[in-house]
Amino acid sequence: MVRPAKPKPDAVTPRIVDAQQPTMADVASRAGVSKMTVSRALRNGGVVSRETRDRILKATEELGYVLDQSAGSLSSKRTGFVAAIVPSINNSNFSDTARGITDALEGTGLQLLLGYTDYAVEREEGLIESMLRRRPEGIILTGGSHTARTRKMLATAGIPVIETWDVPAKPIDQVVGFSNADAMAALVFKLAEKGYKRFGYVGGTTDRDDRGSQRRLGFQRALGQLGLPADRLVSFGVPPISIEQGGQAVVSMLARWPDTDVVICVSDLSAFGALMECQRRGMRVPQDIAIAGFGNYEIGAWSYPRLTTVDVECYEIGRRAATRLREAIQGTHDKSAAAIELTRIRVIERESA
Amino acid sequence: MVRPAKPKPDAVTPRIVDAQQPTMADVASRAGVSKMTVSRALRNGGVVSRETRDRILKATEELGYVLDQSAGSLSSKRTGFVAAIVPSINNSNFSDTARGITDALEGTGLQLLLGYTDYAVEREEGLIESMLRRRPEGIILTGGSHTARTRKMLATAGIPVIETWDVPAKPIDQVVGFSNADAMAALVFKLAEKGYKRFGYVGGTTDRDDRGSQRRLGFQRALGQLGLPADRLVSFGVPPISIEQGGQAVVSMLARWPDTDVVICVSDLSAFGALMECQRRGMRVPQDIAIAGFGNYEIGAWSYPRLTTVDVECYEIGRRAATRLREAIQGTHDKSAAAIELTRIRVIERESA
DNA sequence: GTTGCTTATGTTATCGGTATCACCCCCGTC
DNA sequence: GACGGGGGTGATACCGATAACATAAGCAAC
Repeated sequence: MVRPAKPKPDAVTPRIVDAQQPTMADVASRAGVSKMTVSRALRNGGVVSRETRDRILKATEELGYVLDQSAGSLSSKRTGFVAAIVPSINNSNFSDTARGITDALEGTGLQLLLGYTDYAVEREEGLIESMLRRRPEGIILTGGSHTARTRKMLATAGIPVIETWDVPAKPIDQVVGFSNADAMAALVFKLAEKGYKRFGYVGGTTDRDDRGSQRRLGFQRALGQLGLPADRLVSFGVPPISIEQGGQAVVSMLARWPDTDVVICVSDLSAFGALMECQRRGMRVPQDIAIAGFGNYEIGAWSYPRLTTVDVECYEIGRRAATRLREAIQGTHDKSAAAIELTRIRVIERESA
Repeated sequence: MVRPAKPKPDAVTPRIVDAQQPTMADVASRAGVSKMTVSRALRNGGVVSRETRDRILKATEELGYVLDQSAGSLSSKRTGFVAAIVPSINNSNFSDTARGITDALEGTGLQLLLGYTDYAVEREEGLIESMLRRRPEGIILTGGSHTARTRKMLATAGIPVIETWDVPAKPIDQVVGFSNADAMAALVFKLAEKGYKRFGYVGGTTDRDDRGSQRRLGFQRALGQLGLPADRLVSFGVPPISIEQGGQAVVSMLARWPDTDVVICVSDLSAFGALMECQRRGMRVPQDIAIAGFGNYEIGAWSYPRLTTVDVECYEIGRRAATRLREAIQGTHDKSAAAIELTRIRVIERESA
């Protein structure tokens, strides 16, 4: 426990006797002004004379006073919080989005409350409720699947909502995302163009991860359009499907369908696992088997061989979502602008496929 | 902007006329009780009769009411916030720590305020100040370098502080960490044991990353003790030193000291970059050059060859730090326990070195 | 001098909960 | 029947800031 610089020297009982933290009133009396003047001096925009402000800042510094925003927001009805919920914080795609959000919020006085569901949709509702208790001024969600109660809570909260990383059929409010199915289909078309015929797909079980199942759908749809079979599907447990599962999956794939010529993975992480596992087994990529991923993770840009993938501008998604949210909160939001903003997807051809 | 289910139909002006969010008083009048009884019913531990509670919960549900914790914490003087600051959220070592913190906080009613400095020590002070405005009940920091003003603010706040990922010479309060120098030295000793003699080191410039410079120090110290030269040092810009820099660095290293037989990198990310770059250039690892990393990232456990590294239990650091913090906050903290908790470090030998 | 405006500051009420204490009722016990 | 105690509920006073309005001083214009 940290103590103030000068703890009571004669504390007899072992009980902790914390000195009270200074409040605005303490600063006010020390500077010889009223609380209100202190409040004005400590926020930018308040009119306070030069000398008074200096005196107040000096007192603030001496007391080590830090504004209490919980108290302030009660009265001003502005908490300065923005909530964001992502599936995972350990997945660099989503942490890039989180970084984009934070960066866009920088300097706006808005602070991020970040939560993650670990791909458990049922956790979203509880997470949102606990965040709404903090009265955020806006909220950014990943995906468009929400429980009825979640939708009701968000409606009651009356705050702007941005759904990201997807294009929900029934958006709550604004959207910044892309079609995972289309993005995956674009990858399939590109690979078909290069001559691949026997496509395999590696992903997680579909019920927990919307984006994953959309990608699988896009895979199947594209192959259907090309008149190619889309039955080589390997499912590997619940998300997150990471490096290790990718390795295991490609082994199953090749055991069952040895003549597969290209394996597409739900993300670069599993693609990387597949790539390394193939090398470990003495197979050459892409000569013996081609591999492609999704998401343009840093790992795939520097692996050997480098991974063919789809870039989905994770950072941009976060930055734009937060920018839109900020505009909606500040009321500078252009109402005529489309409520749905599509982000760019781009197939990146590299050596692995 | 989300609207309540039934917006005013006759809103003439285009101005947004948000219906007021329900408050506890609304719930109270709907349930025919006082605010106080609602407050008791909505928090666990309050004594309320079965029927009254049911009536209140029903009213809460119907109104879509969500407790306002900002208001509550003002009166109860417990915000339920815990702050944590890490260098980067995109580095899986630190996001593992963040996950450990969140997991340990789960079910305690404590909510995490997460911030990151991007390895800019000067950002820590500002970040801490903005977090202290939310009156967290405790705070977790990475490392032990803090400005004088930061130390003063923390002392004034009077909250428990846990420094992690390091063992500071002058701890503020409690510590959950390890010696980065010792951990790196252990790796060097292990590699020397295996017969390596000409060691190279790849890291970032030292002034922004305490842990990085400690590792370099440990590298130099260990080689000194072994009577081996420790002059093959390649610095590559400001942290974060990631995959790409690792590749560039190993090239510089080999250009300058072609007979280097093992390269140790400040983290597994740069080690991975080095590994892939070597392969790209047709060098075999570890036959032509051995490579080792630090941090036991997932990437190194599945690369081909797999990376020799040092495991530092990132998740555990977070979990234990948060557990200690919780105990200190709840007062169940065992005062006789050491204020410094060392976490385990473990050299993991794999194929790359 | 009076009016009117601007700048600087203070006063008061209030934000939405919770702490605290008071109160009532019902029951068992002596 | 008086008393004590516990369960259940309400009234009131805050918590620490800010909104909104009031006020005072200073100055320019007439």
